[in-house]
Amino acid sequence: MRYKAGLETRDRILEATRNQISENGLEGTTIKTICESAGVLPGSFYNLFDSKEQAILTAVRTAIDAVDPDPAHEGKDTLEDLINAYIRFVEEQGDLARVYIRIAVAAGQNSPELTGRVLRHHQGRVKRFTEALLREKPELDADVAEFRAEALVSALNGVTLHRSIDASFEVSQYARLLLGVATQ
Amino acid sequence: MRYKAGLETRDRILEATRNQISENGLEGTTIKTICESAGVLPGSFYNLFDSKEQAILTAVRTAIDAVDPDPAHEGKDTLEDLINAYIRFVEEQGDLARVYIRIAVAAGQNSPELTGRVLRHHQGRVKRFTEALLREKPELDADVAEFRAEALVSALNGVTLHRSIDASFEVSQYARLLLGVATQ
DNA sequence: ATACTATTTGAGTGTCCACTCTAATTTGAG
DNA sequence: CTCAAATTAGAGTGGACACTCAAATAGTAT
Repeated sequence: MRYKAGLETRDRILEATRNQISENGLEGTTIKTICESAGVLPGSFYNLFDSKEQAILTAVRTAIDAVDPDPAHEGKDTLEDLINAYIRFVEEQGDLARVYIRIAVAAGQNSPELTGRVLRHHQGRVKRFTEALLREKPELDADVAEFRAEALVSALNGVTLHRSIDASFEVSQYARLLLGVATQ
Repeated sequence: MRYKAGLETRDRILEATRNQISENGLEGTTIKTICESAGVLPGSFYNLFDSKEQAILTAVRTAIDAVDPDPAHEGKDTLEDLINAYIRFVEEQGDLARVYIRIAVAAGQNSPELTGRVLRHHQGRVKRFTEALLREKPELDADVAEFRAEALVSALNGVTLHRSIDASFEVSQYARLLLGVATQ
């Protein structure tokens, strides 16, 4: 893959893959529908990707990374900033949030590769929440802070999970209430 | 279906279906694997069930109902009772809890029937949590109590979700911390 | 312009899926 | 014991799936 055309096609396929997953779920996403959505034939798909799984893994990396707020602020953001970034992500990119939850659940048993990726990302988020919490409440034990951050991140995932079932669920109010889990 | 043999086969198929879902997920569950696990051939399966979906729906009802504590206590349990019942369920029936989360996520887009069932069950749980909370804190506005109960139930699902990815996750500590969401 | 690759085409392959059908066997009511 | 109905056996069907391949086309360095 060295020509511009190939790179563009690759991007279109990845975008189509993300759309398909968020519209039809992992199991409803087939090479055929991806290719149709990308305006490409299977031969092109397999010229650019080794397998369906590889394409999905690549496409999903975007979704997972998008859960994070701007990494430029790392080390400076408050808990409130992090929560707000999370809310904004879930509300503005509802479909990607759904992909994230779906992948997380499916990963649990299907793919060690995906499980690892999801868990590593989860730990990164917990770390960031922990540090923000410690900045706000320096008197906390590091262990306690991490424990609370972990509870908060998991609880937020629960809210997102519910929103992926019931689109009318108002994430922001619940997320802000959950903030109290960490700050007491 | 009027003979004893048929009823026994039916039970074996439902148990096999539950096992398959919790081991391989919804998408990894096929008629073939269900039948092998139940020691039955496809002909028998389709003599007792109209479709794969019907069998799954029936099998899953058990998983969903098992999330609830003893209905006999309804109207008397405290929030703590409800949380404890939840923890016990997740820890003792980890595979069924996983089925519940998997179904909830998959339901979001695949099956309106399943979505409806999951949401109805969710509302029932929220109601029960709300009433327990109001019994403990009668001064709360009914709306506020329901709001907090909803946040708590969603947060608990998030903890269960995480446990379905990482089996070493200690549900009980986190669940108890989350109790504070409702009681402040 | 040439020549060499990257890319795209699109028909084709084998496999696995949910589900069906007919015939054989088992059950239990009368 | 009889016999109709319930159950089981197990090969079979059509369709959808991920993936392949040889040939045609398009891109670019020289």
